Amino acid sequence: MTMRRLAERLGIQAPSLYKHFRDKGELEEALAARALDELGRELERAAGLEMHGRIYRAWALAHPHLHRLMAERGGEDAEARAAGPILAALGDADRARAAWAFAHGMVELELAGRFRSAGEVEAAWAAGIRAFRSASTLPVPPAPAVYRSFGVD
Amino acid sequence: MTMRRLAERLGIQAPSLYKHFRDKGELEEALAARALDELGRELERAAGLEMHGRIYRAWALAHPHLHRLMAERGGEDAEARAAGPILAALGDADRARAAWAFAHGMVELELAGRFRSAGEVEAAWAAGIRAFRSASTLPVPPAPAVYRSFGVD
DNA sequence: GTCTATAGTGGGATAGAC
DNA sequence: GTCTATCCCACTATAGAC
Repeated sequence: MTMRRLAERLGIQAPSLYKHFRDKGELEEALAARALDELGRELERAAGLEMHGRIYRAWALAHPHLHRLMAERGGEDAEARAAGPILAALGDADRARAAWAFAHGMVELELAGRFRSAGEVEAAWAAGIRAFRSASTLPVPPAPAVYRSFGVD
Repeated sequence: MTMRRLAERLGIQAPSLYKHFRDKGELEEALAARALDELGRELERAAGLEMHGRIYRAWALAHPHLHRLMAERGGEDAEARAAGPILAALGDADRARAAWAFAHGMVELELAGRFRSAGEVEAAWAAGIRAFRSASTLPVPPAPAVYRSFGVD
């Protein structure tokens, strides 16, 4: 994103932007805050880790520049709002931050073309979601026998 | 990383780089391949998800530019090597890719200063590692009661 | 609040001599 | 394989008129 291109899309000249923002950094911060807010609103509209993952991915792929901005410039207030739904779904701040990192990484890698197919992307999302959903606070995972005794796996 | 700065650090002039690489992209690819190879070698020296996480983070924080390059330019061959140890530890390609995304995201967010303290970073790493370690292939997680009946939780 | 014009910077890439 | 010299472009930011 450059000041010229942004101005062009707004139908004004680039220098006019500097009447509204001191410099590019200030403008980026404002954009990031709005983006976080918008994403937070989207996330609030659905429940469940799977849905949050799908919403996050769809929103980020639709706004790749904002996705990156959101990560590197963040107002703490807007961030808290966006993080709310995920925190509620995971119930643990550390796990929520880990899940955020996972989602952020997934999108960046997909945007960089690091997956061979859409199927591969979706399988990785599913595997990650499964991991965070089933993560317990156990220091050691239960032995496979535990699951088998309940007729699953 | 700019051609000028790289040349300066090598003690030569920028145009000389173009005798070795056609353009900046080709140079970046070569750097990314070397980086992936080096990281892969580091990872091979230890076993276990926790250790891999620690090694990945330490290496990436020591080479932030290479870390980003590695993600956006990747030779598939070098990537396969670096991914080997993690795949071996997780036993599943999709989960390994998800774990890669998690690690990548964690480092990017830490580099962007998105964590308030080192403790917060480490707690998120631990939560993520825990999640990927304990992830089962169950489509639906067992109810909490399952765990409680075994005296854990 | 918008414009035109422009200063100043940094960076990718090439030409051609040695 | 290295150098000097240079071109060309994209970008941020400011000055000053309307």
